[in-house]
Amino acid sequence: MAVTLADVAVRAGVSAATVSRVLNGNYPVAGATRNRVLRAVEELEYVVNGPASALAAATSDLVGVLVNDIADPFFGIMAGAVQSEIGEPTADRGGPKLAVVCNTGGSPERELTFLTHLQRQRAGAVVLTGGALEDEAHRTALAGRLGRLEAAGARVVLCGRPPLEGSDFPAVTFDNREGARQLTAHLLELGHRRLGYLAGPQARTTTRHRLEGHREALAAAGLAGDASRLTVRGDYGRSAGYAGALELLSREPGLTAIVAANDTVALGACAALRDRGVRIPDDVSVTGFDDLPFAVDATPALTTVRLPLHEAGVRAGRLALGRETPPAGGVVTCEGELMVRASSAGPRRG
Amino acid sequence: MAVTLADVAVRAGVSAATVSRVLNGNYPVAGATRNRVLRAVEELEYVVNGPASALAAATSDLVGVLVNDIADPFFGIMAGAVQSEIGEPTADRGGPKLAVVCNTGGSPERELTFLTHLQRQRAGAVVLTGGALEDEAHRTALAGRLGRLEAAGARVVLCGRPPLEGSDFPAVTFDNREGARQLTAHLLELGHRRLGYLAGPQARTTTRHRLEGHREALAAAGLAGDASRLTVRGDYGRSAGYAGALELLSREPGLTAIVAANDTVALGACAALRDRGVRIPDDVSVTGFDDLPFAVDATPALTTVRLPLHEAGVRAGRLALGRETPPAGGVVTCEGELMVRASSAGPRRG
DNA sequence: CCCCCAGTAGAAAGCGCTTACCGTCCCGGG
DNA sequence: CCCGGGACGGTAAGCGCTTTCTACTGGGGG
Repeated sequence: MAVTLADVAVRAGVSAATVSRVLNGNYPVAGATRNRVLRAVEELEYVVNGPASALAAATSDLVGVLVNDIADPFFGIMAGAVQSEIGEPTADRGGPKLAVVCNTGGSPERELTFLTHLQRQRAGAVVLTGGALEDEAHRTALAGRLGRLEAAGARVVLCGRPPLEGSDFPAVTFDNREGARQLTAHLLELGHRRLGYLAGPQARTTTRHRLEGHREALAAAGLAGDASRLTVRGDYGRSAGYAGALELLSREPGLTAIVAANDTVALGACAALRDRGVRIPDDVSVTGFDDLPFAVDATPALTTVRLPLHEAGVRAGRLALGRETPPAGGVVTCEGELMVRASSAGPRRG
Repeated sequence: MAVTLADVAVRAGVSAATVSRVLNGNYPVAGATRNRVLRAVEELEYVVNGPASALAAATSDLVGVLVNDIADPFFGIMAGAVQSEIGEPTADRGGPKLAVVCNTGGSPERELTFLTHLQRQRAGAVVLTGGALEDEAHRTALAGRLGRLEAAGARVVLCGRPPLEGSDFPAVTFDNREGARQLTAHLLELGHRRLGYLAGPQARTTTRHRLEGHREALAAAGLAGDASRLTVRGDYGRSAGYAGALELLSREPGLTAIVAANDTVALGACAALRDRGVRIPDDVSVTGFDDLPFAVDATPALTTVRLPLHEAGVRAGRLALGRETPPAGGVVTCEGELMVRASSAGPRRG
């Protein structure tokens, strides 16, 4: 049925071993022989059987990328960056890799399930993106799975999440805490004193770090008292921002600024404010986080913290392929950059 | 090193064949035996070797999904939908499948290369998303590759693109032409007579169909004459929209509406107009296409055509797995829905 | 002039799994 | 009481490739 190595070998008048060697190029083959083989490959339109080589060589050229939500550009950008990096053939070791993008939907069970699938496929590496769940049971289960993956020869890299306690997988992390601190500090400098916070989902590192940064800035300004009353929790979606903004407004009508967990939430908050006839930033300033492409196109353009998502994805990809060795400690930290735009301004006088 | 089927067999005191049968569940195994095997699997933390089964069974549970740009929610949503659909175990045939998302970046060569990789992995199905390139040479090459894939046992499904001439792969397509026609008709009804069009990249079916729909509406209103003068080409990115809007404005200062190839382009156009001090929709109306999540959050909210991206992805996934048989003709057409929002209004009087 | 080695190519043993093909056992009907 | 057959389980032959080990060749040094 399908063309096999053996067919090519016959056609080229050599042994299967030689064909394999030509194709993998890690053994000397005389020029003339090589050409004959390559011609035969062309003529027969031979395509290597991946599973067979994976079986024989005990490695595959698949790299798993776990994301919470591939429809969200936050993850899409990182996933795309990882893929573009690993898609390039490496000089030393192996050709281009294929990215297997797995959408966990934020579910811990699916995260684990996907890791099993990836181990089953003998993925050469696995990149986990986005914030991690802060749940002891899940952390343990995850560490176990990842440990087994590593034992099976896969590289494990974290991207956009902090290192996993107790393990030492290389990680490319964002300094969410410091970014959030700067953002809130910026608002405080503008003169805001009553700031609401729209937090992300519970028990996520990203949520916690951003919230901590926010409160750190608040505390530095002596405003820690109101913090928890003015914090509303939701998920990272637009409607959470919409509902959360309304809730904040009802808790504290005198609010002059809303700090959202991310850009999407901020957009939802903006929509709620508009619907209430509240002007941005004249009446209330709003800030986001991530600086996704659409943040600059919101009206007013969103003040936010830019995260180097693409760069992080590329580095994670390089680490996953061993093209780059992690620094001592294994953690690459990416700083966010405060982007001050039109959605933040000084509070209304009076 | 790694735990194999044989290890499990020994532990359970049965033969490897029995273990395989328990795991694949397509052969009667007595309850007691089955339990013993399952326990052994648990205890040894056995994980099937995917390549080995793929080799032996001549199929893998990988499904390829080709996208132009995974960072673009247009593709992210479809890819996510495909994955969520194929991730569910099927009753009749096989467990959950893994999606291999391949980012072509719009490059025809990479499209072909990825297809080869997928064939090498013996992917069980391949879903091609997004508009197709209208280039004879590429069409032929693509048809060839896909034909070989199909011959190798893979299902091929097109999602968001028209059927491939000369082949009869099932396709889930969007009625871009009709959507565009309705959109422009809407503007014409509002009284616009000088409409600019920001077209997508050359030689893409999506670009052409949307443009044709636009012109069809124009022609129906007897406005065909100006059409090509008021059409500017670019890619599907924001900056193309920005530059294109400025270009249109200089070509025709009396413009009252700009129809963009998609939402992202529309946002870029809006930004350009704002920077020029042109009010939307008071001075110029702007429309998008796709109704990506951010469209509703633009200010003003974008009038656009909603495409059922998620639904299309799900159906493509079902077709890819053979859970659904394509209708006669093999084409499922999804209609867009005109979403009239704040960015379109009647032209300024005078 | 012979031997040895660098340079190449082939033979063959798996890699871990699936599955066709056979035994074996036990039940019920003749 | 014997035999046929259904229900299970085992045996073994690959699936297509990689890779070790072996074999052969020719040329240069002893």
